[in-house]
Amino acid sequence: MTPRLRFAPSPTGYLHVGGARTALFNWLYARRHGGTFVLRIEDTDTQRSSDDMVSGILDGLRWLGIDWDEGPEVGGPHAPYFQSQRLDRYRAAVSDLVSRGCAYEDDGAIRFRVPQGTTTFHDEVHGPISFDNAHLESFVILRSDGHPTYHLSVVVDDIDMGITHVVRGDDHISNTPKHVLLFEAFGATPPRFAHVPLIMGADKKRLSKRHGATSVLEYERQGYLPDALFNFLALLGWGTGTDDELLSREELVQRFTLDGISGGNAVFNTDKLDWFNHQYLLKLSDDALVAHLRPFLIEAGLWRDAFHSTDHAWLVQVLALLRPRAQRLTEFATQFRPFCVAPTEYDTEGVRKHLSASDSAAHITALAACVTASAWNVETLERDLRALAEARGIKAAVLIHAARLAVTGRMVSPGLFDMLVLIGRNAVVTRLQRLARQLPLPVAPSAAAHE
RNA sequence: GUCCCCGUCGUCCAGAGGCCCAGGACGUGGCCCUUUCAAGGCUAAAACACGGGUUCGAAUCCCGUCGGGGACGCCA
Repeated sequence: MTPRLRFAPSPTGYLHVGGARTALFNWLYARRHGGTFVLRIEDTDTQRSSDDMVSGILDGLRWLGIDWDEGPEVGGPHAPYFQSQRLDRYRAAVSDLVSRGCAYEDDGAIRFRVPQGTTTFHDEVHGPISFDNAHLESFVILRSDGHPTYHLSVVVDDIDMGITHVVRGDDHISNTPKHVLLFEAFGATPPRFAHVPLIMGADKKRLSKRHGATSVLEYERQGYLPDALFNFLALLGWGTGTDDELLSREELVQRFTLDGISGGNAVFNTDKLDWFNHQYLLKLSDDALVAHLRPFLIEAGLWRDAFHSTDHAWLVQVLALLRPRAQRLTEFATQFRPFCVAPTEYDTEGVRKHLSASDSAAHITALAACVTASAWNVETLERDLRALAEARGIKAAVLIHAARLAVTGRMVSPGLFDMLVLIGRNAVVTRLQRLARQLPLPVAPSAAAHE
């Protein structure tokens, strides 16, 4: 029997990293064993569910590269995959239970009759877990408005859809005995359960809307690569048993096992996510990088269609300089700006440090003349600048720092000479001359630094 | 309060009785490189919650304590 797994989000909120990671584990297991991954929308709470949330969840999964074999938009043999469209099925199941005395009416709602005894199930990550049924109240399975509750609908659907493995959050452990009892009441064999630990915020508090439980699509906006987030999430609460960490989807699929899931909660560590992202950024092909970067450059007003044609080679060279110093795509856009446009303002700290000497203007003017005459390549530019510094009796660093400020307006950039070559002689000379004319620049009162 | 789960460096993951005076990664400190910031190289600090057992031997098994998390809805 090939395994069938499902991810069953409720569209009462967006897809955050916790849900995404649960979906990912289900997906990994299904792919590992040639099984089927089902997406089912649990929208029985009509008040709080919304279509926007549904499409947001689908978009989030697609962005992460988690595809589903059955579910919304793709259909499947057990359609519909929205619980709100399966109400008749639940009502029929409930009356079946009532007719057999397994459930009873209570003020218009239907409650399940919990038998005495102990309910035990084997959890793939925790081992055997048992509950005294005395702690399970006769829970409601059909509300007085005719809508099923979660407990009823999950079980009915998991039976109908032939789900063999239920991989879900730890917070469902205490619901599981209720579900096991329902499976038994319906004469069905319960699926295998695997409860995965929850993801916590940096403060070790459970992720909530107020606590970093942002939509995974927000990570896209913040400049993370889907493969990086995927890799990072896969290793949160699960380990391969080896020291390997940078693993492709294929490798992750190949190595995934339920018993590799750890039992304790895991803290979401943004620093490590950034590191993963950096690693994936470095591995990206030039074309893939450009494709990922495009929306960010458009947003920054720096995109040119020529990047696909005449300026492509130039773009690739610039990106090569930026890659090692960017963790996220958003930083690329920021660092990319000086390669396209002249600075409109100069870092005040930088001005104070590198442009406030009485002879700064003279140095810059001399430098402008120097680069105007220099051959336009990294080696010559550096040699000529150093020669100029020596002739003027100053350290090369003085000219280098001043030049960086003049050309980028900032104190931080890629190596000066590599950068100058790509920015181009005309733009460089223009920027140097313009700054020389503006010097001395007003320096903010140093009191500002003490605030 | 009751029930359930969990407890190895700050964080994530290794470790399933001797291979561990505990390994890798992120982060942090130092050094090197250096025109800035990164990247890179080298290096350092950093953990088996505590107390009892079991055993020749325990991070690994058992019990208790403490701590963390979760669930106790006509939410999912």
